Formats: sequence, C-alpha cells, structure tokens
Amino acid sequence: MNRYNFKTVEKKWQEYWSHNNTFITSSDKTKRKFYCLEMFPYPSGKIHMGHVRNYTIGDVLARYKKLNGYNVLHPMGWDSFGMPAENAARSNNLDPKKWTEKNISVMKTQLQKLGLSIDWGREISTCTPEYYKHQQRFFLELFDKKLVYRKENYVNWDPVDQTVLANEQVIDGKGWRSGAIVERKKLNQWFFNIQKFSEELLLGLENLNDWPNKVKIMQKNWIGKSYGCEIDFEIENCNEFEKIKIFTTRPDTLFGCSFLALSVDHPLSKLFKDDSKFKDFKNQCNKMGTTEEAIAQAEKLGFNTNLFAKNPFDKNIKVPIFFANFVLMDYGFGAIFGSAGHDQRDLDFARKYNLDVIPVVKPIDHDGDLIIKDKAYTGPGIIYNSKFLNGLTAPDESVLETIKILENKKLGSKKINFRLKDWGISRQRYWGCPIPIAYDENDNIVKIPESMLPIKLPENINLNTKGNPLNHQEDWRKIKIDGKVCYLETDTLDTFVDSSWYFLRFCSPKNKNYGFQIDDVNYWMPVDQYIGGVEHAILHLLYSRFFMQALNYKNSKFNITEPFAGLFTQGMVCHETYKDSNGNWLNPDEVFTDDGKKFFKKSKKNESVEVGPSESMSKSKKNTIDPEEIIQSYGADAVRLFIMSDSPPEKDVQWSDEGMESSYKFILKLWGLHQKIIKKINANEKNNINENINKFTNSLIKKITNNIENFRYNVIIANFHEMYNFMSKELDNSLNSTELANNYSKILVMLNPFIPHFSSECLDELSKLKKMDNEIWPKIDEKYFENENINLVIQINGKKRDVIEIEKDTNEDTIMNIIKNNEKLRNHIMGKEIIKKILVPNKIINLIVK
RNA sequence: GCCCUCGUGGUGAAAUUGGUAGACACAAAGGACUUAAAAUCCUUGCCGCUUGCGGAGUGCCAGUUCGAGUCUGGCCGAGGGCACCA
Repeated sequence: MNRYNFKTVEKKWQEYWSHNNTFITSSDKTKRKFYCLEMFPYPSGKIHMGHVRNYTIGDVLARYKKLNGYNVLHPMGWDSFGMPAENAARSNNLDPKKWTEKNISVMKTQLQKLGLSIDWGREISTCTPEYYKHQQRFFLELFDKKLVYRKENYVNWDPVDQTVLANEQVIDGKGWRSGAIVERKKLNQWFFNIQKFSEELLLGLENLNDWPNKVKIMQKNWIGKSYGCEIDFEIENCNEFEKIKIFTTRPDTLFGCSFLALSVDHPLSKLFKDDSKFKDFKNQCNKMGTTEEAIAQAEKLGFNTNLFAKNPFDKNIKVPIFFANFVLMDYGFGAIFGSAGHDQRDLDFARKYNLDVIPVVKPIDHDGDLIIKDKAYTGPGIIYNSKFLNGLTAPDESVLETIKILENKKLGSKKINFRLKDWGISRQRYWGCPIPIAYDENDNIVKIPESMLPIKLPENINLNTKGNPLNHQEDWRKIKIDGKVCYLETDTLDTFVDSSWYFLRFCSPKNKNYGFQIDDVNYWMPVDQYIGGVEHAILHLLYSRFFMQALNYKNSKFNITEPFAGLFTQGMVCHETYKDSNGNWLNPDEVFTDDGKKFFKKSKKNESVEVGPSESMSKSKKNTIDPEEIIQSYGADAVRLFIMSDSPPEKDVQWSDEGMESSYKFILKLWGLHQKIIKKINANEKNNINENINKFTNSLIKKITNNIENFRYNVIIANFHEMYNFMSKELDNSLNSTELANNYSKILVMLNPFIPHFSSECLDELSKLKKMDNEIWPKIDEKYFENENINLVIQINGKKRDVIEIEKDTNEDTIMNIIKNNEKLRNHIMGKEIIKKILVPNKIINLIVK
C-alpha cells in the first residue's frame, strides 16, 4: 500500500488548476450566477489562522456551488492602504509601497497553498492607481450630488508629533508615540453625508433575510431612529436667549419636567465664557471617559445657570436650567428637559441637586400616587398629574396625542432624530487615496478635472516629518487647473472608502474608464454570500451599504441598493495563552508538557509556565499558530479539514494540536479506505447490487447537501467519519464493483469542497476519464426513502421503553399487536388500562396507562 | 447602566417542524494484539443492584403538553456590542 504523499498531490493539483484555468470565471452571462466573497485581507505580512478559516468557509461554498452548475465568482484582493504600512515604513525606513507589495506576494503564495478556488485573474489591490483612480472619480460624483462636504470637526491632536491620532493611538489621554497630552483640536475635514440615507439604511435591513439578526440589530441601534418632538422653552429674564429648543421622545411627561439640562457646548454657554467656575466644570466634562458604559455609571454632574425656563404647558411653572455632563451637543439640540420620574439619568441628576421628582405615568393597576425612590419608572401605564393629558395610555397614545396638542398650540413639532453621524473621511496621512480636490489662492475648493485623474501619491518621499508627510510635498501639491495655480488637498481618504466598493470592482476588474461596467455589475451583484468577521458588523458593512445608496442616488442606471444579499460572520480561532515566571507571553512552540496539565519552558526545562485562558489568536499575546508551518507538516487538506471540524463556523474554534493530528490521521485513513475500494473495484465483482451502500450514499447526500446549505460544516465532517466507518465495514461483504465505483465517485464529489486535492487525486485514480471539473453534485434518489423500514420508538407514560423496526406506515392496530406480543413491553402494560394512545406516524407511539 | 447571544459528559460538540439526548471526534482509564514500544482495534456519561434491568439527568425554579435540550415566565451564570442618543 503506497503512503499518501500530500506534498506531491497538493502541488500536482494546484498546478493542474492553474494550468487549466479551472477557477477563471466564465463570462457567459446566461448561466445562473453565484457571487461568493470573503472579506479581503489587509496585507500585514503573513496569513493567520483567521484567514485560513474565513477563506476555507468561502471556498467550500464556492466549490459546492460550482459543482451545482453555477457560474461562480470567487475573487480575492488586497485592502492595501492604511496605517500599518506607514508605521512599518517609518520605523524601518522603508517605502510603504514596497513593504505592501512584498507582503502581498508572500500572502498570495500562502493562500495559493491552501488550494482555494479563487479566480486570481481578477486580483485587485486598493493602493494601486488603477484602483484608486476610480475611487477619486466616485468622490467627485458624490461631490456633484452634494453628498460630500467639508466642515470643521474635532480631532485627537498630538502637539509634539503635530499629527492627528486615531482613537487607538490615544493611550490614557496621551499620544502613543510622543507621550504628549492629546488635545482636542478643530480641523477642516471632509464628510460623506451618510445621514441623508438614515431612513433607507434602516428600512433596507428588513429585507436582508440572510443576514445574522445580531448584525441587523447592531446596525439598527447604530442608526438609532427615535420618534419624538422638539419643544421651545421660554427663558425668564434673559435678553440674549429668549428660547431654548429641546428634543424629547417623551413629550407626554412634560408636566413632570423639573429642570432643563444643556450640553456644555450649547450656544447658551457663551453667557458663561468668562466664568472660571464654568470653565472648570467644562474641563471636568471633557475629561470624562467617552464610552457609554463608563459614563452610564459615572456621577451625574451639573452647573447651575441660575436661569429659569417656563413650562410650555403652564407658564407659571418655572424650572431651573443646568449645564449637565450627560447631555451631548451633537445629538438633538444639545438640550433636554428633565423628567426625573421617568428617566434614570434625569432622576439621578434630580436627586443629586435636590430637584423635584414629579411622577406623571403610573402602571395601569396602580392605585394612588406613584412613589419614586431611586428607580425611575420607564414602563407603560396611564398619564396622571398632567391636567388635560390625564388618562392617556402611555407611551403610544400619550406621545402622539401630546405632539398633536403641542403642534396645535404652536409650542413644538414632531421630529424624528437619528443618532447616525456623518462619516468623516479625511485622514491626515500619507498612505491612502488622495482626495481629488485642490484649493486656489483664496482657498476656494476646486475639483480636479476628470482628465487629470488619477491624482497619484508621490513616491519615495521622506516620512519622518512632523504631521502629514504630504504637507511637505510642495512640488506635488502645486497643480495647474484651467491655467490657475492650485494646491492639492493633502488629506487622504479613510480606508473604509476603499472597501466600500471593491466588490463592484471584482465584477469588472480591468475596466479602464470607470470603476465597473454596468452590465457586469447587473449580472453579478449583489454578492450572494459575503463572509467575514463580526468585527465589521457596523462600519464596513454600513459604509458599503451607504456607498450603494450614494451611487444609486440620482442615477437611473445603477439600481443596486444592497450590496450583500447574504452575510455570514465566522467565529475566531482561539488558543491557550502562556506566560513565563516573569510574566512574558510565550508562543505555543516555546512551551512543552508531559501530561497536558503542567507546562514548562522549552529553553529552561525546569521553569514552569502559567497557562492562561484560551483567547483569539493575536500577535500581542503570542498565542498564534502559523498556518504555513502547519500546511508544511500536515498539508492544506488536513488544515482545512481541522478548521472546519470542531465547531460550527459561526462560533469560536479552539486550536488543538490533537485535533489537527486527528484530522491528518483521518486523511491517511481515508487514503487507506481508498486503496481498499480501488482494489475491490478492480476485482470486478459481479455480485448482486448491495442496496445497503446505495441507501447509505443516498442518505449521506441528503444530509450533506442540507448541512452545507446551512453552514453546518462541522456536522459534515462527522458525516464523513460515519461514511468511513460504514464503508470500512461494508467492504468486507461481497459487492458489485460497478455499483461500488458509482457510489464512491459520488462520495468523492462530496468530499471535494472540503479536501479538494485529496478528492481530485482519488477520483483520478478511480477513473482516468473523470475529472472533478466535469462532475456534478450528486442527486438524491427518492426511491431509497420510500418503503423503507423505520424505527418506531415505544413510550409508556412518556418514557422510552423500546425501539422496534417496522415497515413504514404500519397502522396502529398492527403496532399494538406487536407491543402486546413484546415481552419487555407487556410487563409495563400488564394489568393496567390504556387510557390514551398518541401515534406520530413512523416516529413514536406513546401509551398512557393507569 | 442599556442592547444582543449563549448555558448539553472530562473536552469540542450533535439532536430538520416539540417526538430515541449525547451522533461524530478529542482526552483519560481499562482491555486485545506485540518480546517490548509505536501504530491499530474494542469497552467506558452518572447512581443503584447480578449479565440485564431500574432510576435521575441538557445552569436553577415553575408552567404549557401525552411528551420539553427545543415553547412560555422568573432567577443564576458566561460571552459579545455600546457613540451619555433623552
């Protein structure tokens, strides 16, 4: 028996696929299509196990769809702009372009070794002018549609490095590199008007039936539509400000209003600009953590203006006006009214400053006044304490009714608010797509004419400058537009812009004049299955959805509004973490164990190692396993098999050496089985047809087809183990060789999406006439599911007592006869009265006895 | 604090619509083969007594049902998301 040599077999088939253009997408638009896309990687240097999992999940589906006769688009590209290249280049004095290109070539080779069915002819890289040229064109298109604008916005500013910092570069309020205290600074920045499509983006979610609910809910919360109204409050004795406009979702609690709270950035703060106590208060607010959780638990703080506002419903009721740390300027109008009885934050605030708490909603069955202690009542109920609003059902009826009254009295009006903010796309960095805008001598915005695109990034420049390197490129910045000297914008685009349309580019990757060709896009889009990490649940996916809305806007030819029909978010690959006695992280191959319990350092055999919890593989915790090494020792098929086998794809999977080993052994076992099968086939046995094998294969096809459609890949691997166990036993019987070959080729086709090299090799050995490229996914023969004996479960008083094998659709009387003649069952029934029989045909019979 | 998801053997997990709980694997223990080891194969979830059988059992407590891992309510625990969003 020859040993399976994965190295030669995998190399052979990878070369075969490449030479035969097996995965080059057909241009035949009459075929039904399937667009399978995995989130493209950032070329960081090497692929990691997360990539292996992501791309294997997609590859299984792509190969399966191809075997089912679909015209499959399964492309790959590189999300190649971004900070890591700039940082790496800066610290090692390299060119970001060369660094990126080198990483791409390494990672491409690694991906190819996995045997993925990718059409490399469509490879794209976002940092190439061939790609970003079209992006600049889109930018100008959006500019013309007035979906792009410029405004001042706050940024994290490092005063020493003279640069803008990303949130993750701010550590404890200090710049990660310089250590300088980060300032809030206003800069002119470019924005996409994503808010304009808030309603569309929210509504669109409803039709995305093949998206995980979790992701839809996250996006829904992010968009944050709230229905309410704006109300004007008059201020007493104040010349500069007569009114304050507030937004509320609970106007029905207006009679419960006991104060007004304003953001420290509210226009009214002008009145206190010289007040040192107010300045201190404002500083204190700015210092507060910005995460929702940190602030939800933080103490509510206020600054009393000593001004009073009149309740619009009763001008005799006057309430104090405060600045408060829990009110934000960029939502609503930066002002709220405090309804202390029915909002927890308002209540906390009222208690702190001894303000009134006036309950105005009480539960339907509650008698008398509602006593509020330290918990606000936010549930449904009846309005009371509220004059003409009394008796309304809260919140649905009361909110609508109150808005109507406010509108009639011209005190306020209905308003729908979204918490979604516009998308800031300016980055003060070098390694990104240049914004195709220039400024004339008077700082007026000048569009770059299309004929001048692309605006290419300057190459080989000095990156070790303060601030944005492009600011120092005087020659590059100077540009003549219509004979006028202008200066190029030095901000580059957020890399999320690059990934917001790359899936369109894959449809026409070589199109020169425009980002895509409309008939290609109409054929391929939307992406039928998009696969990636849940970490992109909001930003990338929402921005891509926005981009389709933006292209679609005022464009009758572009009819796509949703880019991804199906979404699958895979779990992470985890591994235990190790620390030595000094608390340094250790890589798994720096440690060893004899008993699986106590771990020691390989370099110092008596130094024990602390084993930490299993966490997502990351370089910082050193708990990574290098896919390349694993492929080297076990082969791509074995890695694919392992990464699919242990856990459902949407859940985290634990890396285990034992599991990897076992997947490898399974391949060897399958090879042993293959040898036996081939031998049996070559023996040319002409026995009667073995219906057992036919039945088994049929039910296997049914199971696997169903499981593959539902991403239950781990169960399929178990199905393959069952197949191995069954076939190993069955081969001892006398068989019909033709029938065996027939069944075996079906099994090999089903193995193909998972272990493509192995199955191709086996099929090749089975018959030189067969090639996986020409095979189709096996069909079920229904006849094997008809007239089959079934196992009927016998329950007595709901407890399983026996299982009997009977003919399908046996009637109740016959079943009862069998039960009565069954000694074991008779004991349970004897001397008792059967009061009820429940028969679920072909499944179960439950006898209730007394 | 708010929102979401999930709790099944020593471990990862199976269980189409409520209908045989623990498929399939990993680990451990015992056994077989072997001079021995490796490899391979077999057995083993828990409690009780004699093969066999009986009992309990899917985080906890109730409920619906002939029947609940699955449905409902409450509690406990773990994980994830969060931009103070009024």
